[in-house]
Amino acid sequence: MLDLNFILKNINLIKEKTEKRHYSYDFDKLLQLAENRKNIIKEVEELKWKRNKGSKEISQLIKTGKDASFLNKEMRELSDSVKSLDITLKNLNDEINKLLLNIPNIIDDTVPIGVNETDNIVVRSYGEKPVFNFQPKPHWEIAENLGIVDFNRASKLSKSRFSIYFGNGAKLERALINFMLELHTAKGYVEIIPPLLVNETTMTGTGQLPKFEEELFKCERDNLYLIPTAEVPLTNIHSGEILSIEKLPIYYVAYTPCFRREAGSYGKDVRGLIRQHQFNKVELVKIVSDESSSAELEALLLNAEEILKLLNIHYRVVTLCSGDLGFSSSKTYDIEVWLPGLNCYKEISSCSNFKDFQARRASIKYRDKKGKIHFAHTLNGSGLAVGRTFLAILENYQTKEGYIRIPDVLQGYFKDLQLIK
RNA sequence: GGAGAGGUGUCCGAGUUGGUUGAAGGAGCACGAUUGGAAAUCGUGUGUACCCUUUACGGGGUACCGAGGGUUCGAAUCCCUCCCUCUCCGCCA
Repeated sequence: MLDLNFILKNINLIKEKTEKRHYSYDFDKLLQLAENRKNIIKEVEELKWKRNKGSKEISQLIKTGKDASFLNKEMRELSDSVKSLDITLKNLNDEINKLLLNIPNIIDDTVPIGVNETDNIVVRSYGEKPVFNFQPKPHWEIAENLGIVDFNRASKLSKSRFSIYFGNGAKLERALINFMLELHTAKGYVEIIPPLLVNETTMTGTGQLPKFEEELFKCERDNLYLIPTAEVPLTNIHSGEILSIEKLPIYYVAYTPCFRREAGSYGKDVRGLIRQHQFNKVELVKIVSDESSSAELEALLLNAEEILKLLNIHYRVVTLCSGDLGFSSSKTYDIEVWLPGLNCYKEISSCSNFKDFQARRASIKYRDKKGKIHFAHTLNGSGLAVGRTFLAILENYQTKEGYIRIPDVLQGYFKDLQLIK
């Protein structure tokens, strides 16, 4: 959410930045409502001032034993108009708030301008595409042949886009989770196990609601939502708080399952593990001071990249262009991993700087050394999507025989096993 | 799920027969005095959001005592709903 007064003062900047996202928005309506709001506030506050003054008068009269009933009629009328204006104001505020919640974040000046993902810019890459002396298979073939992932039985238990991991498949997934958590906690991230079900306020704080309700699994009966990413609970840990500057920067890491309805993506990535309703992810979240977030984003990105470097898998980093940027983000880098079986790059991590956009929604503030209060800046990134890392290993570490070599850095989790057969 | 107690400022803690209470008192913190320095002591200050006003410093106003409604000229104080915490019971991993 952007600040209303900031929007009013910088309306041209906001319009320009929003257009660059190719996001259409009716700012005139907002401006009109904001104007009404100010007028009504002025009016109602003046009436309240009169009412308060009158009440004190009555109080004084009663205390000195005098009759105050001659004021009753006037005061009642005053009070009635305050009440009706208060209702008008509340409705107006609600309406403005709804509009504000649907304005996307301001894109960072360093974000390339473009229309869609084809305009994203590759900033760097690591390693090279591996060369195979056979035709590499897609991960689902390898996995099903080895019996380490079962899609059909999973859809029997739930529905399509779910999976069951078996034996060394389950073990590989767990090894990856541990490997990632150990690396990040060693870098100073505090490990968190958050709730997986959260309420509407929490979902609104990070921007999943109200715009993306369709994407969420909801427990109607209890009015709770399954988290689509650990970003939601982690970022909201300090919602409604004013942190002291000494507490910053805050670094959190959490492994959680993530749940997404994937509405509107029918027919996309239907096979295999790429797009599931439930998947595992290790998520990094930072809460930092407002002048440090740009540098923190670069550091966060490197932390995520390191996992793939250690696994020795080829990837590239792209900067999302203005048209491809997420609603809440000011700047985003995607890490795209190379998948030889599918012969393409696939997003495996998304690292974003939200600046004060989420902090304003969730009211996460900090007090600087002079005692002045600022909104914090929040960032997050996958470190990494575990399911996609799993399938990247399958495709990059497959052998001619259809086996999977276990990466060196994961060897410790498998004792003497070098190959999953 | 049943019975009871409670939710007040950075913290502790008054205030529930409604009336200058943004809110006593204490602690903490900041600044100043005292000191060679420190402790102790004394003095002053110490919330947030929004509106109006001012070039600025500042000044004025409104709201906020878990959240949302209601009663009233007026509510931290009375009534209703919800949320949360604690104790006991039941159930259960």
